[in-house]
Amino acid sequence: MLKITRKVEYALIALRHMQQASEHSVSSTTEIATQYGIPQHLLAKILQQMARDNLIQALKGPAGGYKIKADLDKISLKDFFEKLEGPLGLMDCYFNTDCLQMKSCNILTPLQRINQNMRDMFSKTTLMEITQ
Amino acid sequence: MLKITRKVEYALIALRHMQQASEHSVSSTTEIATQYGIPQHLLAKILQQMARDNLIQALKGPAGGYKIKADLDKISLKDFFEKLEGPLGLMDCYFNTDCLQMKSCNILTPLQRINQNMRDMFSKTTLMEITQ
DNA sequence: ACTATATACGACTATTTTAATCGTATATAA
DNA sequence: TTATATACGATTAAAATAGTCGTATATAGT
Repeated sequence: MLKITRKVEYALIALRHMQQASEHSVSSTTEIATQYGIPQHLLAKILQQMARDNLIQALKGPAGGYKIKADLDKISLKDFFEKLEGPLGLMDCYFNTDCLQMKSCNILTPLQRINQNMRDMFSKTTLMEITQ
Repeated sequence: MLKITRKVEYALIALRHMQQASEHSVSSTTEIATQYGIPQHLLAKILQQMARDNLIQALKGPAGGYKIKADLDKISLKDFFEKLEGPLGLMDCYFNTDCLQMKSCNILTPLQRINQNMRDMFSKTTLMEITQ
C-alpha cells in the first residue's frame, strides 16, 4: 500500500533522462527503454500520454522522439501524479462520494486531515526536484 | 495509487469504535462488523492480527470481544501501518534491493528523499489522532 | 516515390495485489 | 452441555496494475 505505480516511475525516469539530455536533442522511446530496461511498448504509451498532457513534445519520423516542453519547476508532484493516475487520495471516498459506509464511517474526518497533509506534501514538491 | 488498504481502514474503524466504547467494556467482531458494514470474517482476521501485535486484547467466550491494550498516544501511524502491512515505502526498492534496474535508475536518490518525507509525516501522527 | 524509423492508439492478456470466504479448532460464561 | 466468542490456515474472487499486440500515421533521408 501507499506505493507509486511503475507508470509513474517510468515517467519520472524518462523525464529525468530528457532533462539531462542536451537542450535541443530529442530522446526516442527505444533509447530510453533500452537504457533503463523498461518495456518499450509500455513506455511508449506513457510518453504518448505525457505528450497529450503537454509535459513533453513529440517529434515524429526518423530521428524523432520527445523533448521536455513544460516548465518542470512550475509543476507539482501532486499535479503530475494526478495527470497520470487521476485523483490523489489515501482513500476513494475523498473524491468518490458513493461509499455505502459513508454515514456510519467514524474515521472519515481524521483521515481527511491526514489526506490533506499528504496532498500538501506532494503539492510543495516540484517535478524539477526529482528530475534535476 | 498511494491508497491505504481496506484492511487498514477496517482496523482504524475498529480501534476508534473501541476507543469510544466505555472503559471496561469489550467490543465483539460481530458488533463492529454489523455497525459499519464490514465483512465479519475479514474483520475477525484483522482483529486477531492486532491482538497478536498487542494493540488490542482478546477475551474469548460468550460476552467476549476485544478492548484496547496499547497506548494509542505512543504509536505512530507509520508503525501501525507497518505492523499491518509491512514496510512502508513509495517504491519497493526502498527496502528490497533486488531491483534489476537499480544500477541504471536515475531517480532513486530524489525519490528516496520524497519517501523519507512521507515516512516522517506518518511518524509524526499518532494513532490517537485518528481514533480520539 | 520509396523505405526505414519514429510516434499514436485502441484492444487485449497476464500478473500481482487486495479483498473476501470457508472450514475447523479452541476457549469460556452461563 | 451448549451457545457464543476468538484463532487461524486454506482457498477463491475481484480489482488494480503491468505488459503485449496489431495497425495506423507521420516524416526524414535517399
